[in-house]
Amino acid sequence: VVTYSSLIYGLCKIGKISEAGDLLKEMREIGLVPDEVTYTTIVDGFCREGKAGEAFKLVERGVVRNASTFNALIKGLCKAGKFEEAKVLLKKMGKGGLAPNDVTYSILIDRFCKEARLREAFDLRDEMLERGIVASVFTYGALIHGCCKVGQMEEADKLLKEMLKKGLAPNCIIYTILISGHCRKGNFEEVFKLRDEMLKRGIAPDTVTYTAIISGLCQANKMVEANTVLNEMQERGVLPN
RNA sequence: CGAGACAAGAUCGGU
Repeated sequence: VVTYSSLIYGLCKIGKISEAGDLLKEMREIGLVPDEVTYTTIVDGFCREGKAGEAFKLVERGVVRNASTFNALIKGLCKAGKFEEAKVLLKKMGKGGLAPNDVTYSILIDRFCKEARLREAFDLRDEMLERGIVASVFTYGALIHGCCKVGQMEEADKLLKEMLKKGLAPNCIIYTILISGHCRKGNFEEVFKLRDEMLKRGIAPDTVTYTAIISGLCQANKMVEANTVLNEMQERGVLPN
């Protein structure tokens, strides 16, 4: 089952869903029983192609499922712009014995943030906490990114402090989001402060982080500084692209 | 007991 699921995953990733479906048939024919992971892979494959309807059909056929299956569906609905339906599905999950988890909320929060519906995103965050679901690095990443996108850097910085206070370790991605946000505001003092802070915590900036800094400096006509950062990046063995 | 699925970042390009 793991072998076939892996193959199905590979096909879905390159958009060959119908061939993935053939493999699903084939595995059944040789007596293998597809499990939750197998079906979630296909559900997500449909959703990636914008075929949330097909994904729903599969799930409604009563195949085995778990929270991840619904998470993939919720993501598919959001991608199709069906945010209200996604919220309805979230409510159904709660009742159907399959509890939403941190991934469920992280997906929704991320999609609402990307729609600039921050209010609803934060409401979802409150809701998840009320239900005793712990916000993960992904949840914070989505929220911080949302704040940065609308230029609310104070709120974004507050979220970083909040995660530190909770003992949740920020990673390279969290810092990159914040750095990119401050770059867009031209606040390079804060940008370098964050870079120092991440180094102090033993988090290595990667190509994406450095590209954010260099791109920001270039847009602000700070070419000398940009060059310095390029050198720093190369000295640290991070490859430019 | 482990192996396969769903969630967050820069730039550029396509529509």
